[in-house]
Amino acid sequence: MNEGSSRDAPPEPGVYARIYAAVLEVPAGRVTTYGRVARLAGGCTPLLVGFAMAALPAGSAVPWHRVVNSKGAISARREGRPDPRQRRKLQAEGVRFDAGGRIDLAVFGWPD
DNA sequence: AGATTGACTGCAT
DNA sequence: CATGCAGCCAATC
Repeated sequence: MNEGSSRDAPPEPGVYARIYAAVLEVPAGRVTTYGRVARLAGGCTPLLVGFAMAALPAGSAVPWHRVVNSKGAISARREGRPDPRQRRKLQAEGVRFDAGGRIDLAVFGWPD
């Protein structure tokens, strides 16, 4: 179970762990923004939050789908196209989208 | 070690 | 309200 000969990951909670912890604090049926997570994580930028989400492995316990941009919309991935699974999971949790595909942060935004 | 990119944000135009 | 630019931290080349 060695991680490999490469540099092992930090044994103690780092920026990534804080970001994941902040996202885990988001209750179902609510959404938060990258900037908010970055602020809760402390000392990191929204861009880094997105970077951390991209590094999430499949099956992770982190509700990455509850993280949207400040516009309340789902951000596009490297592919240049948002992941349809994200919107699908949010709708399954009761989050509603408007005609523009945006979420009302005043209602579903967290913290309230 | 420097340059570039990235699931972003806020302000100015 | 749409577009452009700069700031930001970390990872990758």
